[in-house]
Amino acid sequence: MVLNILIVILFLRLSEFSVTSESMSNEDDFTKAKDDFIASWGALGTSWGISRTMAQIHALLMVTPDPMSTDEVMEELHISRGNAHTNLKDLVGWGLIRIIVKKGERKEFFEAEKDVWKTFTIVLKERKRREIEPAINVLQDCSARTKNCKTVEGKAFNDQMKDLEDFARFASSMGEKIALLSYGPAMKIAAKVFR
Amino acid sequence: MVLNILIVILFLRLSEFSVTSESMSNEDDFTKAKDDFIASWGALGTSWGISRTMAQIHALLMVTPDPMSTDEVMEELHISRGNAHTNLKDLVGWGLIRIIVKKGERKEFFEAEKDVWKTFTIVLKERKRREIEPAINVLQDCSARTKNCKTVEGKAFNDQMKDLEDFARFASSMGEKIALLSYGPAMKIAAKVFR
DNA sequence: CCAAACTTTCAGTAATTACTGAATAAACCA
DNA sequence: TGGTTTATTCAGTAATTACTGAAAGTTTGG
Repeated sequence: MVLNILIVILFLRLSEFSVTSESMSNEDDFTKAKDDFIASWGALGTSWGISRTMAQIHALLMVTPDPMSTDEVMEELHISRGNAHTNLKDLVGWGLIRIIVKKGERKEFFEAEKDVWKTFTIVLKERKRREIEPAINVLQDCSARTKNCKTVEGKAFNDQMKDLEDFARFASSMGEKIALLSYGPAMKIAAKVFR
Repeated sequence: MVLNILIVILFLRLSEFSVTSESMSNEDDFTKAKDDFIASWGALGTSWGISRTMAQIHALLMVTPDPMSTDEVMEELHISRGNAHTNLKDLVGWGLIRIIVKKGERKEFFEAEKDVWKTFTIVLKERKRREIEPAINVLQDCSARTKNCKTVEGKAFNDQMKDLEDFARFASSMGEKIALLSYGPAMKIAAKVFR
């Protein structure tokens, strides 16, 4: 009995150092890497202006092959039902995850878009809608209201508004065009232009 | 006397409706538009993940031809010295504004980069450095640590990490290349590609 | 129509982030 | 050097944002 325990302890110690020799270690690498990815993605999220939890849920779903229920997300990330619910629905609103209904199951499941290019184009479109378009409205308004200004200051302001508006419109249209491309063509263009 | 007052009142009323007839109205349009721009830019800023005050200061300096001192910024935006100081220095750190020293004056003045394309390339470079590069590090690490995983889940995770890393590197290098262009060439490329 | 399963909302609270104002430090000048 | 101007820091506080947990709402199957 004591010998068995010793063997188990030895086995556990060894497994900390062996990377390729047996299955438990691989499993463990995966689980740890997954948890690290979720944690790091959450931290990064805050620097992109999205909440930690939302980024974590997105990360979790991106690396989970099967759709997950709200309860599974809650359990995995140790968050409340309300929090999980709100953020899942926000992610659906962004189009980054979708609702899956399984037959025979009453609850909703969620799965992330896993294709990286598709995810990118979704973010592009949403940011255009949420960030660039409101800016264009502001700039257009400020430009229009100072069109007839005669003072040097007024003219300079009007010019600056017009420059900003032009650029915002350009960025908006570029975003739109890029989002229409699929991965292959996009790479071709990039390769051609920046060869 | 009463007649004078009546005339003044009439004049003031009229001036609310006349847009091009006299100088005070233009001046006023400009001041109001400027204040609206600063307020709106501040509000937009929060949706881009930067603080309201920082966006407001940037907006103010973008539309002010002459360099401003900390005190002028404080007064214009009704903010404290500490707040103004910290945000001005952060903007300098981003490279979006620069410090100007006037001869004979001991205090520092600040002026914004007003060229829209230059501002854009600065933001591109900084976001690459602050947002994409840390992400690449995380992805690279997670990918390396699961290289030898044998399970289906582990392999799927590893693939996803690699895809994300590849894309992040691609985005990083595109950002770099775009930031190297100046406005003219950038427009030419855009026109050629998306004609 | 009821009860169970599940979803949504939201008031209260926690955590985070931003700001103030005053003290301290640094730079400069006579 | 001491006095003056300007810059910086930071403890305390305010404002904002995120989260919880429970109650209310909805849908579905019997």
